Amino acid sequence: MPASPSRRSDRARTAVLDAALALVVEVPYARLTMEAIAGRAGVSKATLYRWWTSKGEVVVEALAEQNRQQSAYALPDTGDLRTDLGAVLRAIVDELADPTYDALLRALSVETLLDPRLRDQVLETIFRPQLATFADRFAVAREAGQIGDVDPLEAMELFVAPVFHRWQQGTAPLTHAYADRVAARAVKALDMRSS
Amino acid sequence: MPASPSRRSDRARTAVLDAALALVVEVPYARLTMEAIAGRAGVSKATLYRWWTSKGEVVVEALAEQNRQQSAYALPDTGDLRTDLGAVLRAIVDELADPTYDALLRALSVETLLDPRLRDQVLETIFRPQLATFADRFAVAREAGQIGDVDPLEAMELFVAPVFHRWQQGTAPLTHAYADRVAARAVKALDMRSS
Amino acid sequence: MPASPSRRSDRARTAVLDAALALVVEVPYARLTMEAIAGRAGVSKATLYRWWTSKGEVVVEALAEQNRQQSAYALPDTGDLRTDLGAVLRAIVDELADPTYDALLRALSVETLLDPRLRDQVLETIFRPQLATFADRFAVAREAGQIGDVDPLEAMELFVAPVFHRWQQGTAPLTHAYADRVAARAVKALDMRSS
Amino acid sequence: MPASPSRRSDRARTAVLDAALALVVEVPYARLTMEAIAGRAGVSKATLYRWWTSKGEVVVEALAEQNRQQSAYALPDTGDLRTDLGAVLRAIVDELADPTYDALLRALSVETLLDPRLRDQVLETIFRPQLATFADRFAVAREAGQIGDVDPLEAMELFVAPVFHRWQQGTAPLTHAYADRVAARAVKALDMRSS
DNA sequence: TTGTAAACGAGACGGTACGTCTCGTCTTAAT
DNA sequence: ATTAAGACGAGACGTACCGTCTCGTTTACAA
Repeated sequence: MPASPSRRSDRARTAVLDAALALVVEVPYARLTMEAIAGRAGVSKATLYRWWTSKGEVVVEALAEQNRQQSAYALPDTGDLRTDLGAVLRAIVDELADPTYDALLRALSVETLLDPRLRDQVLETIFRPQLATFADRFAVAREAGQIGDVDPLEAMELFVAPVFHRWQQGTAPLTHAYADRVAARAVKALDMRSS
Repeated sequence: MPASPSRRSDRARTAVLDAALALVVEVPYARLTMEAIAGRAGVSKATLYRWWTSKGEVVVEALAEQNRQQSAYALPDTGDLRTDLGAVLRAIVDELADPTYDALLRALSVETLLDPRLRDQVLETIFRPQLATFADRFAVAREAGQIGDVDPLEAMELFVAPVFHRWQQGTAPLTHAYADRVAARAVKALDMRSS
Repeated sequence: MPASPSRRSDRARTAVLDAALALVVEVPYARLTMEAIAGRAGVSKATLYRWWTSKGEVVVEALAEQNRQQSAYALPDTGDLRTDLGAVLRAIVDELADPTYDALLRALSVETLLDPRLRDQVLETIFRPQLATFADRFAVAREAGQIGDVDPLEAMELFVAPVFHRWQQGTAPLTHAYADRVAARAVKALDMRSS
Repeated sequence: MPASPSRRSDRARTAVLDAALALVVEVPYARLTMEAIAGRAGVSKATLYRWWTSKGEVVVEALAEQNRQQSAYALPDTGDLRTDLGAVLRAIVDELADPTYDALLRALSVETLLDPRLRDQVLETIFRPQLATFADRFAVAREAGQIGDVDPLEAMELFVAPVFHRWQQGTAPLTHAYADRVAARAVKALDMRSS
């Protein structure tokens, strides 16, 4: 028996991730420091650096953890894809309007933009599970003859990209009406009758 | 009218903006510093801070300047919107594959995500001119009966957002074929026959 | 023209040296830190490290500076070498009994023991001036026929070494009587009638 | 009876003392760490701190141990004190020229300067045995009428202090000739004919 | 022979200080 | 009068050790 190889403290891990989530919301992301995370978590810097090499890593892991604890949600299914995805996009719009979620997502996006390693990690731990729920709903719609045969990733992008793009660029207000229009157009784009 | 209200040195300004562009490409953006910009530009830090308060400001102004110097380009017009926008998206895909452009755009996106002031500035100086060229092409397509009556901003987002989203998230390879599929679906979504 | 290559702040230099002297007395030398010196001096660590590379360097410079400001003192000259050097050794014994001087000299000795560079510096700035005053007094005694022809350095060592040795080793109490005995023996050792 | 309160591992003790001696020679004393001693000895830090509270303690004990194993040596006795002590001082000069002994003695001196507890320990375990051998030789010389009645400690200091002082201060080279001159002068200082 | 209790190695932990870096301001010397 | 050069106070960076504290695992005495 190799016996317990690691004595990593769960208390420290949890404290760090909690502190990171709290600080990302409180402090402009550019001013968030490892020092502050360690301080807030009541953890030594050595411990912090032993397990994470940058604030980005901490934040990504914290968000992944948070994501994992929210039980995987299924997309609504009223029978009409356009209605259902309109609802999903409205929910996303609402989330983006929440300053907390806004701050978290901006932090995540910055790290994702600058570090390919974190990009991959976010893909695996956060994006892929969400894609799976979209894929399920698309499969149903496909069998109902509402859409053609389409790559679920591309389909998902068709729906969500415009909303996130507008959020990120701030080109125009993000409203429920906009969410509905995006959903309507995307469904039309995926219609059977087409190339 | 020169109107030059200040005695600001154009030499210094140009040197700073050039240095910033060069460094954004050479150095991981997180490690780009005001110190390095000043050094590379042969400008004192005092001068640098007199006119810009952060590396983000410098970078945004540098990119805006560069953008301004590229004469406003019109979108191609072969008569078929899908073909034309497919070509545009392919061109964007090619640019995104260029490490230089990639680095510049990641830097711009980071600042845009974190600083609303810079977000607005990018909107005015970079985004809006590009939107105008799209709007022109959409107007022609509208008169040709190829698309319905649609907000040009929303239409543009429908085309470009999926491409930029995939670039930013790295969800899957960015190919010409993908650009074509996005263009095809977006055109279909804008088809006359619709809500 | 020296062209003054440095814009070194005298305020910072003085503050650091003062802080160092104060702390050497307050804090056990092993626990004296650059951090504390910087803090006490109201100086940034960067400034501290720009000009000194270790606490030893700071302390040695501080003591050299202090030494320089005390005007070079001449040894007493009553005509009798034994009496005069007895008085000097008594004065040294008194100084060594002063906790402040004791702490300073222990710090100096530690650095001197461990760093040849600092050893040389102490030699030049602190030891050599003191040797000169001894040498002058020895020259007078030589001409008065009280001692033979002797290397002033060796003569000085003969007087002071036993006292400092006993101070450092703590072998027995340091008293005025002991100082007198050492002076008496040393004078006898230097007597004319000799090898 | 609880009796045997400790099952202290002799292997660990020996390994630590050996490691300490090795490291004192290899590493500048200021950079010698408990961590390194534990590592070199193949001993856990807990074990190290269980039995010693500082590197100084380890080093002093290691040197005391080493000293104990060298059988107590008597001073030479040719009948002439000056010759004999000249030989002893020459031997000391030779030892001080040995980098290993130099490093060990500097370490010892530093601890002795800074920690009164260790100072006393060194006095008991290292200094006092050496003093005893000097005292024996002085007693013989006293009976032979070569010197007067003198405190052996003061006599010993008279001989060795100048040599150690010169070693510590680096004021001038330590040579056999210097050793002889010191011995000659000290013997003269202890001569019967005097106060 | 088997408990059992202390010592052991390994190494994570909360800390302190290290020595370096960047920031944004301020001073200086030389135009 | 403006500028480069760069020193400055502030404080975060990531590392090294500190001394303490679990952890299992020997080890050796006592039952």
